[in-house]
Amino acid sequence: MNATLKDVANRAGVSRSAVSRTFTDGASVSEKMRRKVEKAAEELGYSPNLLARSLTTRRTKMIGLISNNFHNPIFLTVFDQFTKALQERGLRPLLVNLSDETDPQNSVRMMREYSVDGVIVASSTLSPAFSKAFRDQGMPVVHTFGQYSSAPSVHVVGIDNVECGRMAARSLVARGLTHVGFMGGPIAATSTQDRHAGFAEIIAQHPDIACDVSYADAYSFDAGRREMMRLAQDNPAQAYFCGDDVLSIGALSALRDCNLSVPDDVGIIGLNDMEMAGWENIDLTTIHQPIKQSINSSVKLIVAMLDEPNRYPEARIFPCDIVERGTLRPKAEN
Amino acid sequence: MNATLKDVANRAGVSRSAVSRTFTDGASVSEKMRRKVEKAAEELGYSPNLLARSLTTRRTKMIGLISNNFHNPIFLTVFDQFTKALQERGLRPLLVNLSDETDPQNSVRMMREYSVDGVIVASSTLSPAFSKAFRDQGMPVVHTFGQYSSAPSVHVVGIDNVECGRMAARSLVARGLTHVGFMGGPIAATSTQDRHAGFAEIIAQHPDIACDVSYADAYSFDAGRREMMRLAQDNPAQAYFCGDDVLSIGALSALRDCNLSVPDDVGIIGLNDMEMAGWENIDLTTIHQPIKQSINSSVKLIVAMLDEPNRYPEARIFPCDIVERGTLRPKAEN
DNA sequence: GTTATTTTTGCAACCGGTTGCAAAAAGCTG
DNA sequence: CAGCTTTTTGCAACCGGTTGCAAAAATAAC
Repeated sequence: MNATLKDVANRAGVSRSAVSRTFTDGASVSEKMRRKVEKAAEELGYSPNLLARSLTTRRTKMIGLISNNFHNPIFLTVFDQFTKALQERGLRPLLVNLSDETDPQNSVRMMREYSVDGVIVASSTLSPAFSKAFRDQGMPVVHTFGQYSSAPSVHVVGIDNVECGRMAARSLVARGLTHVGFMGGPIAATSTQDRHAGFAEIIAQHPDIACDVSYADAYSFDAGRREMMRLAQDNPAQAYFCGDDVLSIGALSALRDCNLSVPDDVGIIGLNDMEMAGWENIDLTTIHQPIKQSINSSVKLIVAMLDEPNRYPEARIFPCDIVERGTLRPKAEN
Repeated sequence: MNATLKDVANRAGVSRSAVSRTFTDGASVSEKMRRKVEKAAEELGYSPNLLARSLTTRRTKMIGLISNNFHNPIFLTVFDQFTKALQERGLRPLLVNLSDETDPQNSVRMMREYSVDGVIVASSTLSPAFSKAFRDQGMPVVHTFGQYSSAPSVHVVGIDNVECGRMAARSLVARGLTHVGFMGGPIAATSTQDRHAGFAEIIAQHPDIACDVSYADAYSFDAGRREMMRLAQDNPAQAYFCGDDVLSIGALSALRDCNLSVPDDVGIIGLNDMEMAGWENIDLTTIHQPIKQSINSSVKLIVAMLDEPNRYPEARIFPCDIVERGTLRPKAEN
């Protein structure tokens, strides 16, 4: 079928090593030889088999791209950026959908079977047990959107969710509200827990502010809508910090159906600043997460780890900022 | 590092073939041998290297999943479904982002280098030259969301876009409108051309109906919004068939900003029925495309082709139907 | 308990590449 | 042109598996 090294060698009348050398950069081949081989390769339409090569070089140039989040539109951007950034460096993403997988060992085995050079875990809801399991196997791992901790056990790239919680709380406090709400994402996710911790920390400094806390069971429109439907029935807060933009949009839809006006009756602040948040029919005030920076940094990090597998784990944290749009009343002018 | 076949063989005190056989189903091994080998493998944490295996079996169990559409949220669903369907069958998607690639030969080489077992092209906007290039290399190919033709040169799975155009036109005609519009996606996409052909065919049967035709330059919110902004300035039609749901949502946003009410001043019918179309703050009337069916069918087809590479090309077309929501006035009761 | 038949096992070659090493070729010096 | 150095080339072993074939072991038949 496809031409092999041997075919090219025969046609060019040279040894197999010579052919191999013309196709590996940095190898010693004379100009004359190179031309001869390239001509034969051209004629046969030869291209080297990277998997066979990987057997000796121990590099497949494949990176496991692992996520459990295939419902939040923000992740389409995430996949777009990751694939591009990896491709630019000659790496190929082997995509793994962990939506309904609970056993890290399974994924570890899968990645080992395919000898990926490294693994990128892209999720804010996946248990850290997954990234640790990969590390324990000696694979380079980066956990993008993972939990920031001052002593990370694997490389983490993303944002400081605790600080985001604080930011959201501060911005509600600055508006002089007396009754606020935290409507988080899945309670099991570290991102939810951290955002809540930061939010609660600031609110606790203001004993006069009442704070309701509740959680949606997924980062999805429906979950956000359902949860806000429930909250709206019974003395809703003046404004909510929602787990993310998709939840916020779900909540907005619920508020509209309950005839509560936004931002006058109820304000909403989201998190992510996904493209859709800026759409005019949504116009969501939200905390911008620097996705692009996180992804580029993650890819650079995984590339660095290929040459330096035992690199000391670090956390790369990018700052967020609030994008004011139409779902939160402007601050009172002082 | 990782245990190999040989390590297991040594530990179990048997030949390498014996180990290999216990890990390939259908091979002849005695119970006693199997237990011995499995014990040793267990102790060493051995799992076979699928890439080395592929060298002799000529099966990598990797499928190239190729798309150029990383902006339309519908494609997150697409990737979700594809990855799940492939994983269920023990196949792994090697994801390729072709957003800014124009040369099919590049992609072909890449897929060859990685010896993928087959290629799924998932796009309604990618030139057929890509799927053909893969086929010409002898790779099994399925073009999902590709152009339906009665004599397809590669396997195509999806919908009949011409018929969708007709459906949309008929539904506008049935409403007694006298001025309608076709606001298509990128003009170069076969899906756009086909939808327009069907739409125009029906409208042509009604000489009393005026029809405007225009195109957005991408399947994106912004493009839809921009195009509708333009249309709304100057005698807009009573209703538009938009290229897809994302374009429709962009158009809705523009209409709102122009103070045109939907559906009273201007009606909109989209295509896809993405999850978001059902969100209460969007509530888009649209033509439902059976994505899930197309994807399952595509995966079954590619699997079938693994055993039967020269299978005669077929087109698998699934019917669409209109989902009536709030952006198109109900039909007049007769 | 032999012998014939079936099942299990190991040997060795192969899949498509890479690479250390030594021989051959080319380039320098004088 | 001999003698030395450097570059280029081919040989052969290896990467981690599979598999056809024949020998060995187990089972069945008499």
